[in-house]
Amino acid sequence: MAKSQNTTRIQQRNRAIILDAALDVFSQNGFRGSTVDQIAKAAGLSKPNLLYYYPTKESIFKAVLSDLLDTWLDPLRAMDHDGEPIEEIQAYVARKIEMSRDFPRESRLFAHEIIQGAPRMLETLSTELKDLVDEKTLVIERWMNEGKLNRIHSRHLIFSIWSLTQHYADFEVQVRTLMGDEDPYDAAPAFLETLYHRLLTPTG
Amino acid sequence: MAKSQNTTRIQQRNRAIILDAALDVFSQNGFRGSTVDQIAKAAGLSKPNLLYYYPTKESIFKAVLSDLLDTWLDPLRAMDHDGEPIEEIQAYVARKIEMSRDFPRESRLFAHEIIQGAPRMLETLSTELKDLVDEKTLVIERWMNEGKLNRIHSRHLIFSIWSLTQHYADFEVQVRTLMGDEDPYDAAPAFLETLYHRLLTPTG
DNA sequence: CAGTTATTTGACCAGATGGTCAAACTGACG
DNA sequence: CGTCAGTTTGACCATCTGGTCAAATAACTG
Repeated sequence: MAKSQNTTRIQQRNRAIILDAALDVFSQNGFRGSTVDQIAKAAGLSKPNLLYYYPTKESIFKAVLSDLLDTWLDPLRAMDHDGEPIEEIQAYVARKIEMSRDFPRESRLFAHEIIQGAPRMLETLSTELKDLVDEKTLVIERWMNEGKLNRIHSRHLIFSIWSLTQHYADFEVQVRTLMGDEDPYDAAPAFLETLYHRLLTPTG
Repeated sequence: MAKSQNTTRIQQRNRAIILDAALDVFSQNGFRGSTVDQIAKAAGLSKPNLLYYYPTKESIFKAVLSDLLDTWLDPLRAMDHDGEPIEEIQAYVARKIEMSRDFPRESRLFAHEIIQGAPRMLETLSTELKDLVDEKTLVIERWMNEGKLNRIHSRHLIFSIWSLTQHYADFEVQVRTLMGDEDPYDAAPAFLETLYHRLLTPTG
């Protein structure tokens, strides 16, 4: 009996299709700029059918967002407090630039949301993200105290990593327009490596 | 006779009020997320009155955009090819972070537009902005050839300045949430100065 | 196959939104 | 004060949009 399982096979398939279509649409147009019809069309479903799976536009958006958040924060979580400081940070930067290249939609969705004041994410920012950043900030500061890293403002360091990497996804049109044929992702990793090498290496 | 001047006093006043109100609204909600009513209310005018000055929502948006562009590009234009390279770039960075602090609405408006693929700005990006960036790129590369700057990818350098500075305006909510009481703009200028000092100083 | 549950859809609705228009009002100028 | 260009507005319209609903269809179970 289908009743016993709370999600059926069809449900699972369609929810996945919907979330992917919604990510497409929302990341391009933002929440208000997107319509339920657009998402339905992108998912290959009728509007009422879409609303059968997610009762409101808002609920689709929230589902996409919470679906993404873990993936998005994974690179920072993976920064190992037992590792070699500069290597750990460089690895984090490298993972972040890969994510911008491979998941630009995700990056843009967050960008949209935060630019507008994060009306649907403030809660998450001030709890989950803040806790994570606080934790990693302490790690970085310990590394600095141990003389393994040049002493700089740890939070601004984290912001710098976010901004430098996500810029390539969020402002992709601009970057590509100004770089012509050259693929931004060809040189970006090396550029960032140089930058953080010079910024983080302790002065002898 | 009023007819001889193509813009009257009232027109000048109201157009200015409208553009400011529109900047407020558009920078918060993006183009599609903003309504003509919102702008009219913010400007203290009735909707038909607003549309008397700018016949469509699109025309208001374009007016705001072109009004802003020059101001926005001024700091880069001011980079003097005859100056001391590191000083010139540091001065550019300093001006940019000041602009993020003092004109966050402008920064967010551009961010909105570009994230969405710059549908109303591509033309400008690929002409006016590209020309300016091409020109300044050449200057930077000359400086590198002269040994005055560490050799790095000049376009990525420019992108880094944009992303690092505009991040504080565009993602202000996030930055403030994660920094608590501390004002981001207290430490940001020094952080950026350190970063670019280390990045740009030629290796002895 | 029959019954039951899950899925899908066309038709529809109420409110929001961009934009129009004729009429009313204002202010500068002779 | 009268005139007339310039300004303002209430009422209105067509379209878009989020969401509903009853009815039809498909899928699964026994």
